[in-house]
Amino acid sequence: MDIHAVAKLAHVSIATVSRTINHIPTVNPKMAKRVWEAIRELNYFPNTQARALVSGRSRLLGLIVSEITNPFFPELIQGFEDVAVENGYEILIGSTNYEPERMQRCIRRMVERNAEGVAVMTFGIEQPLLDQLADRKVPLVFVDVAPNKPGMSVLKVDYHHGIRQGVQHLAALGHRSIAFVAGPERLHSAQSRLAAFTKALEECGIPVEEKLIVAGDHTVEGGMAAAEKLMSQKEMPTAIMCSNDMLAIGVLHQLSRSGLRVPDDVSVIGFDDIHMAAIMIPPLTSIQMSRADLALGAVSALRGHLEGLPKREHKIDTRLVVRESTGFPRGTMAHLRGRKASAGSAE
Amino acid sequence: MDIHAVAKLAHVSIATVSRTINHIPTVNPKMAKRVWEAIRELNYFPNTQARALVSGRSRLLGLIVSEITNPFFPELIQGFEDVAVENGYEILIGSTNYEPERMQRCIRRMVERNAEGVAVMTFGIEQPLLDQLADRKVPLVFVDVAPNKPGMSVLKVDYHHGIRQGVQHLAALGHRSIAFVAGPERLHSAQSRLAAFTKALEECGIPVEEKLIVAGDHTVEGGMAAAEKLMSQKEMPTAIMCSNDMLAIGVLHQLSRSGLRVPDDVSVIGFDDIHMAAIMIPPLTSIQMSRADLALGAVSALRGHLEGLPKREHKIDTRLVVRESTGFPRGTMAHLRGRKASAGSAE
DNA sequence: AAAGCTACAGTAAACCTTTACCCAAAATGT
DNA sequence: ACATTTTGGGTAAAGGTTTACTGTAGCTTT
Repeated sequence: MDIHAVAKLAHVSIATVSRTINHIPTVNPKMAKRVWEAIRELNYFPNTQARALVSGRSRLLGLIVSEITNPFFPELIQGFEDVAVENGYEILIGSTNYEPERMQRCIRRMVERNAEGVAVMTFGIEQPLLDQLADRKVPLVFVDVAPNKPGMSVLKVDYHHGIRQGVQHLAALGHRSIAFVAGPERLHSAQSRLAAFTKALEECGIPVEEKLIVAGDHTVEGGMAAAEKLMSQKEMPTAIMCSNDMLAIGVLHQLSRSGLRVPDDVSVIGFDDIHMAAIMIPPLTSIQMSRADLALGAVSALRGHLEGLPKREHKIDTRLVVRESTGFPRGTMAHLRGRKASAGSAE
Repeated sequence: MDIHAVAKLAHVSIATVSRTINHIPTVNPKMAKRVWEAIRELNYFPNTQARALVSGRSRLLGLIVSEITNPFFPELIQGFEDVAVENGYEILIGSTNYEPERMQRCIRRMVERNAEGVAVMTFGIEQPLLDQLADRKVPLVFVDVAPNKPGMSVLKVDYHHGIRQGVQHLAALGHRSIAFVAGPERLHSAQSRLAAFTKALEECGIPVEEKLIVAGDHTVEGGMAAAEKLMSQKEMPTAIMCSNDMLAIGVLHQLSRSGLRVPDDVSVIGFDDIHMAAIMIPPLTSIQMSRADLALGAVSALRGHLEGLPKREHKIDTRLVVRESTGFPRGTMAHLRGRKASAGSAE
């Protein structure tokens, strides 16, 4: 069943049916009504491929993420799906698993399907691969950093604000020895988080100690290894901030295994505030980066390009969410123990 | 740039180019080589919508899940994506959030995009909505239960095997008082899990006690509430099995809050074996249902339909994965205590 | 009342590919 | 050497929609 069937039933031409469907205002309301009735009666759906073919608009948006099993991303996908569907778009999802070769294939898939825009939310991009997308004039949106070319936007995450809140929170509680479990070096976002951390330390007048900055890889296992490393040092820090929540969960895990209590012995802060953070034991204090904002920003940036708007920078905020994994440093203020949830606010 | 450009450069007709791309064996290898070179030189990609339009095959597969933020689903999506892409398909994802109205829209989206098949992995379906898909003759695959119509397959999960292993595991440790936190009544899969549990109890000669079966809703919060309820009963069970891992995590959480240790005071078993299960404190013993199997089964069932094979039932296995949340019942074998690190115990 | 608009429906071309059909040349058979 | 089959490339139609262009009422203007 096609547009001709509808036209026949409504006693109009196919052009009128098409115009009605596309809400073109020059259609006489009477005819439009007839057309809609026919559509409804026949249970007609326009053929998307034909529409896309002739109009050149696929109404498809690509979304490339690092790994779908890191809970940060599904929450992002959810937001992206909602926003995209609301705007009449469908989304194509690709996950790279940090493999350049997979990234390559993802890009190819997006191009083949004629995605009208692609959001690359992998927090780290391989330059050469992008050229393929750029060549095709597909609007792109990145996180943190993007090539300065036309058609490319960037979602600038304000890591510093949230991280400073975290450091201030710890400093207010009395911590002076704060470790940082960093993310992979190749990830731009991880570098930014680390930089924001050292800057925040300085702002709070806490000296940066090299030994308290350990490498991680944004996985639970990495967090466990990092915690192990920190514990083996002469002077164990009283608080640990992590480059993402997965690391923080690993840290929590390893501390618990070693018989250390959180937050009584060590305070822990994560980053991202994934849903899982709230359901850890103890619930994890974390720095929130809104997936909804990210999704909204990405879609609107892409749509902006499609409508010919110039490249835009979208700002994404971060903020501290205090839960139960942070408290006073060990050996101090013991009489206040147990009240830590209400002690020390972000500001 | 289109197929004509390639044809021109390779000095052949567009038909030859098309045949080459589609690997039709009747094209002369010499010409094929010329064509491939031209394709490569021009960096040509076939237009998917045009192909889909004329061939009637969109090479799109739909995947409808309940909620993308429940970690079970992303793992499923990952598997689905891998298998689909491997077979030259792209996937369209829709999440229903358990809202019939969203389900409706998902179905519509799939139909509009001409999905060649749809996997409905929501573990509970609304009959009337399906008719839309059935009417369109779109092959469908479901989990657990499906209407007995042509073009519909079902992935039968063998809940009983894994759950029996779980019950046997607990029984072998000496548990006789085993509670079950069930899932939502409307979910067929939840009902099957409960039924498998009571059957397994009987097989182990343990009487089924009504009071030890409490309702949950497959969320962490539901698990917390259920644990609360169980703890308030006169006789607290020594082990708790849960209809899914989210519930189990909630139970773990609530037990910990109440100062009960797992597994020293209570043993806990989850279901699904999501990735998060292994990183809980303590690591959660769970019953695994392979997402990879599910994904593979779904895609192959769908492909089967497309190739005209009759409706098929695909069996999905479940099996127990023992971690550290299960141990001897409290008050027994005390001499063996201490073999497991008890998380967060502050004597 | 004639001329010129306006408003809006219809016709047909275009989008890019696949594929049925045709046809030429090469290969085979006699 | 001629007839017949095989091989494989070319031509053109088809697929369902959008949209530029055409055409025709019914108005407005003078």
